[in-house]
Amino acid sequence: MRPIHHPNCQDIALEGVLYALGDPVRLEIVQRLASNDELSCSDLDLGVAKSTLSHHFKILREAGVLHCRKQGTQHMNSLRRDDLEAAFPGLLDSILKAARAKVES
Amino acid sequence: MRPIHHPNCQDIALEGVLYALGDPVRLEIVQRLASNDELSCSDLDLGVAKSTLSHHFKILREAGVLHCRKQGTQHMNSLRRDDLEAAFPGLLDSILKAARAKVES
DNA sequence: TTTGATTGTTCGACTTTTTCGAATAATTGA
DNA sequence: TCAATTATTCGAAAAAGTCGAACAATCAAA
Repeated sequence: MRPIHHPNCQDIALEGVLYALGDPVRLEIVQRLASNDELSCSDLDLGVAKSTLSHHFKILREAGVLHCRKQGTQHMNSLRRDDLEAAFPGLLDSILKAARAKVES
Repeated sequence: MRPIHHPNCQDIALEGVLYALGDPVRLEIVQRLASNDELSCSDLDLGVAKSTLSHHFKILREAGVLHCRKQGTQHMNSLRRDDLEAAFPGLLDSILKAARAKVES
């Protein structure tokens, strides 16, 4: 079992974050995490294979968007709100706000 | 010669915008347009083939990020600041701010 | 402790997207 | 009309994404 890699705060790259969020499945994951402190892969049914979902979580994790913590057989994921806010003030909020606005319209 | 397609304001999708900006070449284009009212493809030397650059401009255009206007043999591109602001208030600013912050660090 | 159930990751094949150089098209000026 | 400039389109090669099957890790019950 290898340790899960997370980039340091100062290694979070804007391009990586935007790339990670520029996918409908990953954007949906982030939106759900915005209103749920922690979620495991199995909490989500987004219409993709579980291997694909695993891949999406990896992209988000390596971009620095979310943190993953093992708990038993589950992997609990949470948004790295504070780290993202420190790296790019206001960015996550404006994206989440935009995502919410889109749903309401 | 076919007309250049631009999405309407209300058809600008968040996913499309984030996808468009989640590429280093395209993010660089947007950053340069942020400080130059108009740029043609030939104004940029980003280390990619011109056919690739053309492709990147198409992605940005179809996402609603920029507007393209033909002037002679040139295609003048500009940021759709107002339309983006109307669709997703604060989003572009926070991204441009984040991009600037990254350069300064 | 062994077995089975649960949760995710890894692997290999297939599909889609991206990139490039060459060819083509559109426009201007000589 | 011809040549120069600018950008798009096309076809092939490379890269990335997706899927199902196999594998690994953990826990709980027998």
